Amino acid sequence: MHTYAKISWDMRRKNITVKDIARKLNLHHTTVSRALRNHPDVNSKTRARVLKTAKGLGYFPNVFAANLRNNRSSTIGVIVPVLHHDFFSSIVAEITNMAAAVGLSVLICQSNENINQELQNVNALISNRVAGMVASISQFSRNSDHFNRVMRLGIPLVFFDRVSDRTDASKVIIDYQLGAFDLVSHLISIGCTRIAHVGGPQQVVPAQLRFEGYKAALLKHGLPFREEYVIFGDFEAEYGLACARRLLSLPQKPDAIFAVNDQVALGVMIHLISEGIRIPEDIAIAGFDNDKVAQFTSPTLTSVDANSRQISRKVIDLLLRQINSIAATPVTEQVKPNLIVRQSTTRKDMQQIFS
Amino acid sequence: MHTYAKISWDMRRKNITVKDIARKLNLHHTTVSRALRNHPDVNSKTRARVLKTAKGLGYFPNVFAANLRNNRSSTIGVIVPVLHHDFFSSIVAEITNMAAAVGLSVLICQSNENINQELQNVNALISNRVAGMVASISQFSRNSDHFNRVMRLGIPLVFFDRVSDRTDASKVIIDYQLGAFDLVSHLISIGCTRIAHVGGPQQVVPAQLRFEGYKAALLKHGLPFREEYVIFGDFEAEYGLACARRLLSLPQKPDAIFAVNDQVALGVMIHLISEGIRIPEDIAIAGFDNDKVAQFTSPTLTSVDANSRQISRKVIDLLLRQINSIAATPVTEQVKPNLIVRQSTTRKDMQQIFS
DNA sequence: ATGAAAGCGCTAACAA
DNA sequence: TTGTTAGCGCTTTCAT
Repeated sequence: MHTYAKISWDMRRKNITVKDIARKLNLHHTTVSRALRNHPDVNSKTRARVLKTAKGLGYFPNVFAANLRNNRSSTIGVIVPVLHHDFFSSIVAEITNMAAAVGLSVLICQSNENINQELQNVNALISNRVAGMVASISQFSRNSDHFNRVMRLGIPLVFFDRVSDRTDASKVIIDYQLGAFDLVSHLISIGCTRIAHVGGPQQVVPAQLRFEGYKAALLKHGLPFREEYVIFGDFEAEYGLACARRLLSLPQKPDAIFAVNDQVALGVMIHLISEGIRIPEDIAIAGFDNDKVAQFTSPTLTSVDANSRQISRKVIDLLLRQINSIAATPVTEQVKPNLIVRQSTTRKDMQQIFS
Repeated sequence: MHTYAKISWDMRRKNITVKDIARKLNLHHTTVSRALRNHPDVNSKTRARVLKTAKGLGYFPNVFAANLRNNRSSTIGVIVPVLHHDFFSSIVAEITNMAAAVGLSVLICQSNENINQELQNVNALISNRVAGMVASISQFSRNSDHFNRVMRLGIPLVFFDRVSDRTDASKVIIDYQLGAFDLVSHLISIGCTRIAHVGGPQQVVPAQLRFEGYKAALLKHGLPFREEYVIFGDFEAEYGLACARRLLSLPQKPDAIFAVNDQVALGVMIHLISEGIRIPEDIAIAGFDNDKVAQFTSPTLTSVDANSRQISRKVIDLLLRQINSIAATPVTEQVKPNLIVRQSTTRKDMQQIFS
């Protein structure tokens, strides 16, 4: 029903304990324990002696004993689909730092987009008695039953980005629609009127939201929505290349292309450049996700940053509030992404400075 | 001397224990414990009943109690300078997967290139009684005294890439020199004879090793080493741009440029393209690190992959051997990087297929 | 095959 | 201010 570690470490050396310190100082080990934890009821001179000998003996508190005794833990668990991905690695990095700042350790798990592994991760974290969990679910985990027991055990849980549809957990989501809206509004503001959208898979929510934001911006600014300017597909560069070709074959070419992400935008750019089309003079290009590549393309690529710092901040805040029982009711917070304007969408009247 | 968690989780619910299961089945809790761990001395019928009730009650073993009792743990700790970095995030990702496969959990720590934080990480991991540690030290940690206590406690320790100079710990290092040698040999094999090197900071070992490999390859193939073809600086794209300018101003321009990493190579490429120089027809370009961008540049960029999978594999193997006391003496293993040939160094006679 | 006893290291409650 | 007692949940003896 649950996995036991097949491998473990038999400690070679007897560890120093509070009793060792106590013996050395002719004190009772409880006094030592109190001294170590800055309990007020302890003579400052005694405390000093305890701290000194503890250091001298190379004492390290045994968290297992403390956690067992206190029935608590100072570890949180984080589950992500993959770690080797710009977005997730920066979120995990930030969460780890923020957790460390308040004395929490972080157990990291990857589902590898596999719902079964996600279940295993959940079980492992429960067995590790984590103080709380943070999760971004795998692409195919519409069903989130494996988190039921987390809730049932009362373990604080916060989803982010790829959230489950359950209503009993807190969530931090990214307002992709707003991001797309801002981006397309920006394209309009620099004078584009025929804005095409190279969208992602139609059934994927973040892709849908970007499309919604695109439509909303057109509507808001009185531009017509044109079927022929919208293509749905995937998240890869090759696909962007193919779409660019298709868009260029239209009788009335677009004057801007908004790609569902930076990889696709890159594909689009490569095709346009190979066709001798100037960016942004002939066609402006914008991506999404603010991938590291966006700063290194030529021209540099306008994109939308998901604001991972703010996401991490909100995730940790929500989690800590739950851990400290400040908040019991689940809340959903939205993070507003940031538009990052770069050369690929420079205003017509500013273009000379980049030439 | 060490930090105590300021924040923790008071478990709301009484957890199900072996005693709860025992009570329900009129058994002794030790029998239940045995059944749960597939101890041979237990009636298979009894075991079945135990397993069933355990599942029914939603039992999860308390690892704190087990670990305290057994004086062992099934968690390993990983310390990296930063997580938000292609190389480290892929290593951590792979280590996490490999660890999970053998039932080990992973505690992740970042030093943020700060030696003080590195010390804190070490202490936190010791307090968490990790079964072993994996570390890539911060750029400025030439001194590795903070790992002394890890060794003294007999905690298995494996360094990788950024290794400490201590002789009592196992290490997995990357043969950067060989990687550079292979790369430059490749450049020579496609007909380049005037190969420039845009190097990294002169005091950084991996940069030195690449330079050594560069020189060795020239020597091996009877090409002259020319001072004016070598520049030392940093790891950023801007620097590559500046160096490219400088190299182009030489009376005899190079016909190939080997950059210390892909970011720098990117800077070089951007400058060359802006000058109308064709890659690789006029000048071939090669980077190092096999950054994700290398696949998306135009032309795609030849690079050297550090082989993170193999590094992770070796790190985990070494660690597990130590954890299982198979190996006591520290060993140092070298990983051979892989040359990834792409369009930026295509042979003269093959170039047409990419046009 | 099962039960009883003991203890891992720590800390809260109570006593002195 | 310090010491005593007890127990967190588990597993390893040893006894039945």
